[in-house]
Amino acid sequence: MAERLTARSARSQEIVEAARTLLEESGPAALTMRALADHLGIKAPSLYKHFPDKQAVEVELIAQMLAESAEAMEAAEAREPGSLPALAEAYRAYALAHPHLYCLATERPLPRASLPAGLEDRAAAPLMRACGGDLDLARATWAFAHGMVILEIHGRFPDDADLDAAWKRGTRALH
Amino acid sequence: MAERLTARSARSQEIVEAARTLLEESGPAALTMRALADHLGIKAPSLYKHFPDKQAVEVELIAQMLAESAEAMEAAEAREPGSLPALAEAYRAYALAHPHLYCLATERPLPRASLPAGLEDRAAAPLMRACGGDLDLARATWAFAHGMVILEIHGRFPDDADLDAAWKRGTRALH
DNA sequence: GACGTCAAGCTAACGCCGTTAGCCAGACTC
DNA sequence: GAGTCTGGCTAACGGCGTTAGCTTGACGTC
Repeated sequence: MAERLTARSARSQEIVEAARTLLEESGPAALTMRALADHLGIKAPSLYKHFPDKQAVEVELIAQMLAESAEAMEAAEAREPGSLPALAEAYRAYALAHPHLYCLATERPLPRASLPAGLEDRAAAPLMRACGGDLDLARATWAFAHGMVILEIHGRFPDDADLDAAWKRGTRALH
Repeated sequence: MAERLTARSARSQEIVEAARTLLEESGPAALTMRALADHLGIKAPSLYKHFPDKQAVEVELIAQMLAESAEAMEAAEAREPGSLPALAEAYRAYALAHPHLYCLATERPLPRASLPAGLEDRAAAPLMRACGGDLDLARATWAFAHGMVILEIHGRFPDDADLDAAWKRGTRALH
């Protein structure tokens, strides 16, 4: 409904790039409007010439994460069509490579209205296909994968837990 | 290591109670030291006579959540020994009844050093038993359950998704 | 070439936030 | 009674997101 139809300006893209660096390298607490402006050599209020608020910058990051993880899943699908373990491995690898971004995009309601149309569906499609269109299985599998990733990112498993084995056990059960 | 060995004072317990009300009724953004103090008829700095910082209050809430969900799981186990679906239902019901508390306790690293000894293990034990001691299966199942709950809390599933069916499908697969 | 417009920077400030320093009143102890 | 401890208080600091309002320079048009 409210999603942008035009690309952002070059400056806006620079801002999003800087925001991403800040987030990925230093975590969510470091992503402040002042730090972001600093990184760009401007003052915080100037950011509001490009984005209405901080959330709008975050939405861009969320969209990036969704698009990139969709790409990762599509690549895995192309490599091993129909393989759930391949998808699971791709999902896990992408999330663990970008933990702060993954959390940002995942630990709050999706700002669906501000996202490019079809992006959410695209991200979900490969898993959907691997589950042969079984919606319930696809959702259960997504929940498993998300749970594994997010619990690992937050260090909730015991230090000595064999997470490879847990992933295998889960994907095998959900084949 | 650093966990408390003595019970908190009566006043401290009142503070934690108020914090819980604030969190559960109004969400994490509403849980500020000033609002908490207001609720108790005192000023924010006075809270620091009872807790070293905000995190210490939150740790108490996390401990409550862990203890209560452990109780819920133990009750489910007593009702239907060895039943994974019964445990899953209890887990889901508790989490959805206290979504803000569940997120607070779950979406960050566990402050293990500040938690009562054995609490984490106690919360995990019923699932462990239902999985017949298969650690990998227990972890995969926990990830599935956590993923389902947290995705539901954050409204990540489509509005028309049949989550009961997805839970059934998942618990069946992971029996 | 002067003029108006507009994009994109700036400073100052507001009202939040967690937190600290330092003061004070009352209760409890010897 | 004197001293200590408990649990309040006010004032303040630095950081946050954000707003208002000013300025400067580039561009397009007469």
